[in-house]
Amino acid sequence: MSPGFFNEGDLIAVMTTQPFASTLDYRAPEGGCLLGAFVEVPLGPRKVLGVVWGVGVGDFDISKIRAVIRVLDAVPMRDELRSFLERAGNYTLTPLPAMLRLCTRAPGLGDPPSMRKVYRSGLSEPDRMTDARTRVLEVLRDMGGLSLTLKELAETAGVTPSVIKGLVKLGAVSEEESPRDTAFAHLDPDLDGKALTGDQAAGAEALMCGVRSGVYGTTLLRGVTGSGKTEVYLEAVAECLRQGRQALVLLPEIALSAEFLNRVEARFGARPAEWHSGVTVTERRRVWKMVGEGRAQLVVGARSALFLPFQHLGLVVVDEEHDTSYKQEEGVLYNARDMAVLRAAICGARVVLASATPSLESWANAEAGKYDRIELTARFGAAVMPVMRTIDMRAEDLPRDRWVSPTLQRAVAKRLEKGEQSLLFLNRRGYAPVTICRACGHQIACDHCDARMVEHRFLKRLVCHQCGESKPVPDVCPSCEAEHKLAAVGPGVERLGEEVTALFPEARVAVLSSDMYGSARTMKAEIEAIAKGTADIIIGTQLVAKGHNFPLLTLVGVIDADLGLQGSDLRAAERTFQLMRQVAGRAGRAEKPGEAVMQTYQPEHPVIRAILSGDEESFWRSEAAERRAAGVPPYGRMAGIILSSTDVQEVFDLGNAMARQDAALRRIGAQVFGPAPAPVARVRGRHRVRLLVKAPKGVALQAALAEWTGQFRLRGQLRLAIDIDPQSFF
DNA sequence: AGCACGCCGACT
DNA sequence: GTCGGCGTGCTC
Repeated sequence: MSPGFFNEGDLIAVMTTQPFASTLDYRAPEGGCLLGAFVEVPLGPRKVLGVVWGVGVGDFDISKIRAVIRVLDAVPMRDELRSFLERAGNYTLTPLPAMLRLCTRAPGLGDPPSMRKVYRSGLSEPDRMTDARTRVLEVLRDMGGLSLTLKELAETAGVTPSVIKGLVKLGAVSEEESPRDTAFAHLDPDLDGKALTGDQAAGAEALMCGVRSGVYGTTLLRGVTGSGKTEVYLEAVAECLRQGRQALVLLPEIALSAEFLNRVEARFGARPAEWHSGVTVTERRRVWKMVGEGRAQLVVGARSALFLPFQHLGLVVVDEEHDTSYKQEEGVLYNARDMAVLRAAICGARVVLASATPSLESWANAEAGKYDRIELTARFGAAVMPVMRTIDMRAEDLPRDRWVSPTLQRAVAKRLEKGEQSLLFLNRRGYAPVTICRACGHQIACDHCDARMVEHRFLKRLVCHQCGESKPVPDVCPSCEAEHKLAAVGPGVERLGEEVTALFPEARVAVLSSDMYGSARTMKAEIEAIAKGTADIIIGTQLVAKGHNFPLLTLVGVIDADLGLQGSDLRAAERTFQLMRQVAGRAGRAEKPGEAVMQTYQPEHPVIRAILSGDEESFWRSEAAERRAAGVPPYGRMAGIILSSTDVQEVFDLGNAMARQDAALRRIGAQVFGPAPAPVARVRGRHRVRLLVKAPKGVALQAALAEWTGQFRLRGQLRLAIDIDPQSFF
């Protein structure tokens, strides 16, 4: 046990945000410091940020140990956050400094509070009154002692700043310095919520009961869109606030909208703290500080909000818990959904995992009794699933390089006659996925990784979807130098757009793909316009599956339902099932039932049949059985490893080295599987290889990896683990 | 992560 | 000669 306080000169261990494997020893500064304190320490010629982690280790030349420069003006990190970082870092094979960096993403966090000038009523009366002066004094009187900034006061009173400055000079208005970072407005849990019906009320009561218990527990809250799951979990948030604890609602970045914040405001009477990539640096610092001081009751944020320094966290809601954007796949790799469970378990908080289509991991944990389960039934007026059917492509008469079958063509024509919208879904960006030389068979691959390059005719370039590299389309084959022999093979949305325009020359065709817009804002505007009816036929990638509603849409045609089922990805079936159900769900509403058709060459495939029937429970059950048999998540531990190295040659040599090392892994009971060394991606100048490593239960994965990596002789570093499921926390 | 140091090839 | 690219080692 570390003492809670260190006296001046004590040897202490400090975790810095610099990439050292462990803590560094320092001397406590003048005036001492608390365990967990944020400090500035000298490191070589620099000053770096750190956290007092415990008693000094004493493994470093004592004469070289320096003293802490200063203790920063921030609430010390609580034990539970430090232990969360340690366990999360352990779990994801992430060095602790990198974990610590996730917690210190607020710039200027140690600065003394930034000040600004505010104005309130002064003591004396002005000698001469004017209309403008009266208005200013009235506004200040109405504020009842609260102060305003110059800009706010001038705007509310309808005067220019000079009027206020004049009043300050006369002493009728006082000017004071006040901290810029202010507490968040009080949220009232007892403001009238929406009336909850039957199973909503029961669900809310169960969640509230859990919050009242004050001990850790996770609940899977399942309810389709329109079943009122937001209202239900907001009641759990209300109960958490009543208990005087803080709550966190995590949302996928895309769902963090003004609309959601308005709903929160309607329920609690004020806006919560917001935390996501779009928040300004000053607001970020305010949120970080206020959360740490317990002066923000509720945070609504993206995955990184999980690393805020909560004082007494009582509830974490992970909305749309199945969403893959909870996976952080750059830098530190983690799944925020799993980390939410871990953090809550450590600090005795509740977790609500909300989704209409839960992930298999969460479903399995609920089945196993590790999570409680609440089901909400659909309310009247909710979107209904359209009529679903398949088109057996083996029976369709389709020329080469055409992808819209006659049957699908007729269905689209019918909508066009009625003036209704159709969506043709193809999850492939660009013009054609493969460019091949008809003379020698060479396929154009990326120079930086060995993925094939995708032609984007819109951009007039070949683009690597693996690493983002692009180059102009060559005139001659790079391999045999034959002219006019390069051919586009296979469909992409751009090419499908050409085909559809030729089939329906009178229709307005819009292609929706993430690479076709300069910014997220122009894309959003375009989607909105299309949803309102500026297109008759929409051709889209998975961009259209999420978020946006298309009320005029009555037909969804899936061009290639088999696309996601190829390959060795263990989540292929799960993802295809969810994607297809989501895409199909875009068609029609209760008052105007829609239709979804899927073109497939394998209508008997179990996943295709499951999508058709929509029987999620039995699909999950069979999927779970298969995963259990294969020993992969959620029933086995698995880690992905990223190896980074400095040049391509080395990466390929490394691939061979891995094959040799496979035997070493097998000896300790683990094995490499999944996509062998390729694909190699180039990330920030370094080349990376990703593979999957599986270790049987009972083998400490980290130890296995350490032994494995210990046998490597390479210059690059080795890191990471992800895709392990949360059941291994307990 | 930064930064210094030192090695090497390429060039005024 | 010397400039600059990069690989390596160091920081409590």
